[in-house]
Amino acid sequence: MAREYTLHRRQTAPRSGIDYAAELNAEQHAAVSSPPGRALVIAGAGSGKTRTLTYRVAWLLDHDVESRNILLLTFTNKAAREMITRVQELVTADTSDLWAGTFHSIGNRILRRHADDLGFTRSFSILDRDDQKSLLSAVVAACDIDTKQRRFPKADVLATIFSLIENTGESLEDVLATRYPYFDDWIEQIDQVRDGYAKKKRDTNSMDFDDLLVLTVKLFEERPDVLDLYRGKFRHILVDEYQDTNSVQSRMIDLLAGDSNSLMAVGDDAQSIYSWRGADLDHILSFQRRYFNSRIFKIETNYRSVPEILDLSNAAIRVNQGRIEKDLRSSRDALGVKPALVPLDDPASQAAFVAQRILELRDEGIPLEEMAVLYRAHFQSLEVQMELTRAGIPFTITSGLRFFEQAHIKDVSAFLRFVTNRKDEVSFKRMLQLMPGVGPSAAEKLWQNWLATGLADKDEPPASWSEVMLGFKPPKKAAKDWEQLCYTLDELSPGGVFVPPSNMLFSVLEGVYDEYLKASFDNYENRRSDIEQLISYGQTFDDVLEFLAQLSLMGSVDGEPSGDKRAKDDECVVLSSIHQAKGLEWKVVFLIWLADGQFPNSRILDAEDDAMLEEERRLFYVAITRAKDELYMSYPMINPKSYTGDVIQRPSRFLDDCPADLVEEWHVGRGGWVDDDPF
DNA sequence: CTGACCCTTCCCAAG
DNA sequence: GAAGGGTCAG
Repeated sequence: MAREYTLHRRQTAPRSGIDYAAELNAEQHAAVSSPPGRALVIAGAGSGKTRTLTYRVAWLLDHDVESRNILLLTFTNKAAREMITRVQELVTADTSDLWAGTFHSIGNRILRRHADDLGFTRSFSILDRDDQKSLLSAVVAACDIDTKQRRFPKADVLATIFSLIENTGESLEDVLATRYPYFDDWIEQIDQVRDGYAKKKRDTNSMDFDDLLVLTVKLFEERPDVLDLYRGKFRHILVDEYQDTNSVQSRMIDLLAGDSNSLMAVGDDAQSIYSWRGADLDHILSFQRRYFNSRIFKIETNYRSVPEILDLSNAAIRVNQGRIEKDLRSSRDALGVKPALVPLDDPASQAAFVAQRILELRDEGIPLEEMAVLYRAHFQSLEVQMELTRAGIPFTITSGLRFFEQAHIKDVSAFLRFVTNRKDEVSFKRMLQLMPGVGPSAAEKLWQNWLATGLADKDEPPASWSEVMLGFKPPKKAAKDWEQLCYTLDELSPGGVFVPPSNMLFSVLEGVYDEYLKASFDNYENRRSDIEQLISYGQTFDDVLEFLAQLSLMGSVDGEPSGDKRAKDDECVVLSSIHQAKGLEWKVVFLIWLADGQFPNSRILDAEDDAMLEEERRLFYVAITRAKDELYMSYPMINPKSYTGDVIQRPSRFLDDCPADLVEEWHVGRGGWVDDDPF
């Protein structure tokens, strides 16, 4: 049962000086100034969701709440940073004790302090997809399963299956039955691999991304004293993008909120786009049922888009069944330009159109960074990338591969991970296999040598690595490199004490890795400068564990962490997947590949699953609502494929839902384009 | 046992 | 069209 309590403003306290009623609209103000308790804020696209949340934090601080009692959960690290910055700009109070971050990073922060209660140490490694795959392959190999006779799921698929189980709370049976019926026969073996994988993670003192959530919940459930500690701490919990929480995240919030903490969940059901990783729209739809005495606030004034774009988005989303009724009103005046629908011959002409239009818009005075090209899947950006490069238009791209997942970054990090977590088998082997003549089997032998020393279980690294490891017998070919590697390890933790992360990276680069880089990659310079960038980023950290965790948890290369480097010279068009564009906005948005089979994706069309199609439509909605002034929706009519031959594409069915008078169709000829119909 | 080479397979979204 | 897996020579 929810219990409400009252906060009293301390009259003499220094106030932020914010005039809440004046700086917010009535809808926002109602939510921001609502008394602590349970509240759901349904904030439509562009309605000032971030503003509402940051003002809410300021309001709490103005009402005697201490920053250490506030927890702010966001969906991305970027959003967390942005909120913190904006709160700091708003208030004078010290906000350094405020916890803000993604569920994963908050989980990481909590688990570092209590890892030993769960059979880990605080220096546990975080496994990314690649690490998971190598662990899983090893487990499958050890399980003696006859993978030849019948197709057994690959490591990648296994990782997806296991992740779904953790994120949805469904059983292996359910996941296999609903998503992988063709692997039903293997259920026993898959279960065996799952156990083996869990054991392997404990043995190597490693957690995957899901563990950061699952184990946090487990900790809370098994240790009431720890839960009480955090419940007592986080008296005020704010959750951003609530529509995308999955069952573990929802459980984490429920546990922390307990009976009496104040909880404000902010979200927009129309922008729920992560069901494939376990997000359940039901969490937001059933909020009021699950939290007694909760209030609901709706914020429906849109400050972002012109009416022409907003009308289109309203029409597009109206078709969905599972939604909370709302009607966004634009606060802006009409520009008199309708969103453009642009059919093009093929992907190359689509790219040419985008590039040419970008140049024209720039000439009209719109800066490049106010323009974005959005797409359903990363590979769809290929032609545009080539065309922009050819046209000399600078762009940044949120690539599929995250910074930390690039081979050379993982290589150098492996050294840091191993010296800090001596049970980290994956990193040890990765490090060793950089040497000539060392493959999986030599690495395994040396790993056994290492385990035999018993030093892996010690809390501290050995005072001298070389003293211990020079006694091992690597293959002859690697003898020289082995020596060098041992001495490099010594530089990372001389006398058993870690040097700062940047110094570690520098030692690795100069000691062993530079030579390997030159020999192994044709783009040596690029990779080396990536590592140098990593070193400079590392200088903001004293604690190597914190640095490593941050690396695993942070986003892409072009993410802002170092910031300084791209501060000035970044007049760049943004290329991004729609998922990664969530929460962002641009004056001009190009939405490409808007053809049936591309967007919505053909798998979803084949599945004939209404729920999946509705999510795809919400994704379409998210894409449209990123645009402030101008929106260009294009698709190639012909998609040339190398082996199946050309495919003729029809416009996306989502466009069928949009009344024809809301869009303006453009006809583009080969030599350029004209506004009127050439036929 | 490693590393080069060829063949098959898979192509949606992220922390 | 790339990347991972299998095969085979050194």
